[in-house]
Amino acid sequence: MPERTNGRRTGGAGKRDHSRRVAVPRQGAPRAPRASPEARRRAILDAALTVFAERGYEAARLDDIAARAGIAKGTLYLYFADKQALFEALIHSAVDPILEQLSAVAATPNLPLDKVLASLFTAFQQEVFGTKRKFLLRLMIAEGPRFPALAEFHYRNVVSRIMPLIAEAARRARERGELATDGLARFPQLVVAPLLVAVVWDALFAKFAPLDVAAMLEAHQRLLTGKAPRRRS
Amino acid sequence: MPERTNGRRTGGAGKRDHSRRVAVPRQGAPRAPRASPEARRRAILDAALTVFAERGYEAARLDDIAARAGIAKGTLYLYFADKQALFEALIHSAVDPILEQLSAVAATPNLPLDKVLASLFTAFQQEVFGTKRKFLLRLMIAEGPRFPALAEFHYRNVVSRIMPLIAEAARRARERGELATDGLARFPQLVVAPLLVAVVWDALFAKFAPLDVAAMLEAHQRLLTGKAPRRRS
DNA sequence: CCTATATGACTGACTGGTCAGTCATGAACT
DNA sequence: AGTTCATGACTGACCAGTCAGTCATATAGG
Repeated sequence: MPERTNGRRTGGAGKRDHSRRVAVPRQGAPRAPRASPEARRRAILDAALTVFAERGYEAARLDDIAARAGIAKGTLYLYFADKQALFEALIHSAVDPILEQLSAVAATPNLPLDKVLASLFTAFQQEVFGTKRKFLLRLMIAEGPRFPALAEFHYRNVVSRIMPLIAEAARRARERGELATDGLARFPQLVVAPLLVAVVWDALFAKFAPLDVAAMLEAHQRLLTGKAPRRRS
Repeated sequence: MPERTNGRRTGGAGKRDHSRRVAVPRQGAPRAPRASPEARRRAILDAALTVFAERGYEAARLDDIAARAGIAKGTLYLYFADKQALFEALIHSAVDPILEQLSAVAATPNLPLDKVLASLFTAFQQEVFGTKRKFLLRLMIAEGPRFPALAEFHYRNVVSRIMPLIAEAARRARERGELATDGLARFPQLVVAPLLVAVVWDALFAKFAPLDVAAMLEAHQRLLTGKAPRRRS
């Protein structure tokens, strides 16, 4: 599924002649303390998240990621085939854990619209906006077009599951007369739009005008359903 | 008629180059036809838009931009100081023409909310989504955090002008009892959110599920105001 | 009118630096 | 001892930015 779409940087090209390399005696290399492969993998992904988030894909330096993870650059390649594989693994590591919950929600039939919205917005705040996943969402927006495989993954696993859920709840709400129009049923994008705005605003304009995301989503829900959302505790 | 400079080719007879910088004889360089500086500048910005849009800032190659503009790389530097200056000029070239219109609208007081929304959405479709500016908006989202100067420019000149306009119209509409909540007055971001979604969706998911932006914005307006927007012709 | 000289816009080979990816070597385990 | 893991110096490709050289055009001189 990786489907190297970015390409262009063929990497260090073909074979090199390392036989003539001068054998420089190393000094006692300070070794990283043993860590389980799992832990080390997580450490790498963690470092990668930070670096990719603040530099973007192209400008991110594998040297920085390695340094941040407390390992040598070569070690990266024991865990990930190349930069793109690392990037894709990073996205997956953030999205995969959510997919189960998503399936669970999707399997629950006939949820009323306000319940769907409430859980969607709450989950967004707790699982995305309140975490470093927020940066990954922006990375996805920024780099998605150049990683069609990731865009497709995102569409198939996240978007194409959430949208029908919202649309269906909206359709039933409309049938019960709770909604004045079929706009939400036809364009569930209108429901999630403020989530995008939250992430983008936070990244670009927060320092000029901070945005109270919780309050905005509350107002959004009230606008959509006409009802006051259940306030949290 | 090339008018050859006489066979002093590098590969020719005896190549004796004493100077460090070898004076390589050029073959009849196909010059770009003279063009007005204005026109050439536009050609460069045009090429830059294409390349930046499809590669992102870091991955964009000035060689590509030059080739696309039909000029040599060196010529780029006669018009722009460096890559970043070119990028910033590109953003400005797209935003500046709109600022006047924006001022004009902002100067018109007491516009009713539905008028504001209608002109906002129409302008967006005609001036942004329907043009190459759409790519620049996404570029701004993608690269903004790494170009604080651009983010600030965008905030001061675009965002901080549009938002109060919407908020004010929403406030008055609420006073007239046309709105059930003060959500829009407090969070004008909710009004523009679908615009962002349109751009992002189009860039990432259009090939999986095309989005009818005009219809979505119409539905959005109806949701916000409760009234059917005036349909175009 | 025509030719000579001057101008500077334009060119593209080149440089210096950067960075993804490699692998000989060493350290730590079994 | 052998095996596995980790290292970081190294390599080659790549690219932003430079600048010596070129030539179309403009102007001066004959």
